[in-house]
Amino acid sequence: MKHHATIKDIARMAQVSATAVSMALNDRPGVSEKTRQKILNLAKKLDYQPNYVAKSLISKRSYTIGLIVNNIADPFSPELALGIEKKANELDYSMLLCNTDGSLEKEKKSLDMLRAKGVDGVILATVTIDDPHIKLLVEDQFPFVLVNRFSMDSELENKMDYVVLDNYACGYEGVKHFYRLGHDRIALITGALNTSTATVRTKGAIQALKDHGMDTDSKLVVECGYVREKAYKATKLFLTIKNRPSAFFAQDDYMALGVREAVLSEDLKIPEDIALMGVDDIEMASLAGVDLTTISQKKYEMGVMGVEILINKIEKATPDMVNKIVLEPKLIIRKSCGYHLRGYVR
Amino acid sequence: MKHHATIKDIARMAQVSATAVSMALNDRPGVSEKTRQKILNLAKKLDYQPNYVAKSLISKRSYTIGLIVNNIADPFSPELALGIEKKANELDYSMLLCNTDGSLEKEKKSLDMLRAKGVDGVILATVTIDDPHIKLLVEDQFPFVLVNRFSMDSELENKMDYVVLDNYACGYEGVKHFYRLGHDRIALITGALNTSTATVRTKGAIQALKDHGMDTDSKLVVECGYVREKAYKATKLFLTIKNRPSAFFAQDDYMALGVREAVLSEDLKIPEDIALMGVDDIEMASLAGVDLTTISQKKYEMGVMGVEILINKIEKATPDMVNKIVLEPKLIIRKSCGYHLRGYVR
DNA sequence: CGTTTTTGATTAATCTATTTAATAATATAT
DNA sequence: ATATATTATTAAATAGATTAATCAAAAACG
Repeated sequence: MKHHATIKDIARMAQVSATAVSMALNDRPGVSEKTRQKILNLAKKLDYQPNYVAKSLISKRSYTIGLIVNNIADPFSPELALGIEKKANELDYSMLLCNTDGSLEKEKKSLDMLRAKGVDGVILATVTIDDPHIKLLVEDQFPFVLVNRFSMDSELENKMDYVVLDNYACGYEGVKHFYRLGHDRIALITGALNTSTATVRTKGAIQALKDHGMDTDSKLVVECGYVREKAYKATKLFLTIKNRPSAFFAQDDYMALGVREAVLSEDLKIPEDIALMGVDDIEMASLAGVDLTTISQKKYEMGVMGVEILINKIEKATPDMVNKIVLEPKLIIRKSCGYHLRGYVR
Repeated sequence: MKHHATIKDIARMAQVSATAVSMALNDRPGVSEKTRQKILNLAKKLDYQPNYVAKSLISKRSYTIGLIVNNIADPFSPELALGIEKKANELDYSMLLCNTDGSLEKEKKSLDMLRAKGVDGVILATVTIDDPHIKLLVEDQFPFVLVNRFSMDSELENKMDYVVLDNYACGYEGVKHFYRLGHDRIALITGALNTSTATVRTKGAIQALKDHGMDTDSKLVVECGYVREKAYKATKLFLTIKNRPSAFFAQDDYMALGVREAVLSEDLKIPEDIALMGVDDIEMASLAGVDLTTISQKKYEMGVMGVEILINKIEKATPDMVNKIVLEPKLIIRKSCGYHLRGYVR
């Protein structure tokens, strides 16, 4: 492989020292205009590209951040990653991507690798409520930002930065929508309860059930771990019980699609027979024929904000300041809950 | 930020030279068992992590590759990126991700940045038929692999490695499927004709039209640049002409969804009134109610193979050998072409 | 026992770029 | 003209690791 010219090459050709070249290229004083021009011209002619590796070694800055997601091919991560990469790029950073498959061990390996490779900070979209790795990052004062999920370790409460959806409101408003449409028995298809998203959404949903005097039968709550197939199976079961729920509130659209599939497979109609709501507003939700009512998350913006906070932490080095951004959920009413048929009845 | 222990820290504590530490940690001869153990224990105690930046500087290897895609949030890239990241990770590499938004300028900037940051090679999923940057990579003998698309610059014919779908067969077989279902007028909704995928798919499709004595009216071919909205508009237009096509062959599923939307908006039924086929087999295609017949691409595998070729090039350093992998397309018959209604009629 | 070989460990050089301190060369002031 | 200040330039140290060259001590050999 052909290598690019180094500072030494230029120095030799310009008959000056490497120091002079470095100073000229970095627009610093201490070089005469004449030699500066000579150096700049040579640099251009040789298409000189500074070696970031060497730069990083000295400055301890790589202008690279890490992003850790469960799976870049899930319906949530791509948009998040896009927001992150674009904003990072705008701020002259690049992004290393790691998939963990939800494995804590891989999360650790990714973190170690990213730090060994000298990233300036990481964005984590994978943390569980009792994630043991956050503490290590805090202890080392390594810059990080959590997105989508946060740690529920109370010890870390004021030591982590994050950007998340207002999941409590999300759960609450979802149930309320069903309530106003006249439903009383709502099945809650929850995500993995070791995540803050599912935990908080469930809390909000149950509070809404209570506040509106609805059925809080714990048999109506099933953890499906954000797995579509589990939601499918759980729904199949639900549909066989005698006093079956009339509405399903899935904590992500993916599980909602599993519910949908199960409902359709029983020759039931959405929303006529079963009302269905998801969370996320993934692209499939808006597809004609699916028309899933859902609670939208600004995934792209979440990424953008995460990067802004992270890079601010890196560059301003204010480890004391903690940023917590909670984004408002937005109910996207389509057809799967039947609002277009009867409107609100109470 | 707290910094990790360096080789020097260990050397000082173990009262040996840095060289001894380096050799012990790298399992190389020249250190007595006693000192080796002393060093290894200290390394473990201090949670020593080798500094990859320093390693890269000397070895000129970063164990990092770059992936350049148009948009990580499009329906194609996530699975590709997943395959790449996972395989790379398995081979102890990590992946820097860049989005170009289809801009040639951003492609150049990404390439420059990646090389300045010392990646060992790049995978490009963005090249156009006359992409000017491939030539530069070839000249510099910088390791790269193209996936999905290749350059059609004949000068580079035998100088680039790639993994692509057999797009000719894809176009050909798609048309043939329509033919056997009895269609004679097929609208071709093509992707961006500055890409090899669209160019070759169109060639294959037109050849199939000729071979089966079907209508090759050039008015039936519309470039929609892989843009859903364009496919929507083109379809709207098609549906107004007197002798309208009975089948639409969109060169990706995304455009097929645009076609679908347009067809449904005219109160026409798929497949009863209009037959529809896409390419890619994205997740939405399999959704109940969509049931899009499509030609599948193994996106994940494409990524895996791309990485294998790339890393082989990097590590074996055989710039003379060129790998070209052409994957077989696979027709996924669902309901949107009506096969389930009448089967093949010829 | 003296010489050669092997082993274990160290010093020095290297990778590329930056930074500090030292030196050389001017220019200005007295 | 001498002293001082200013500017230009470079040598050396540094970042964290690897590799080559070197050296001393121990082991092996005739």
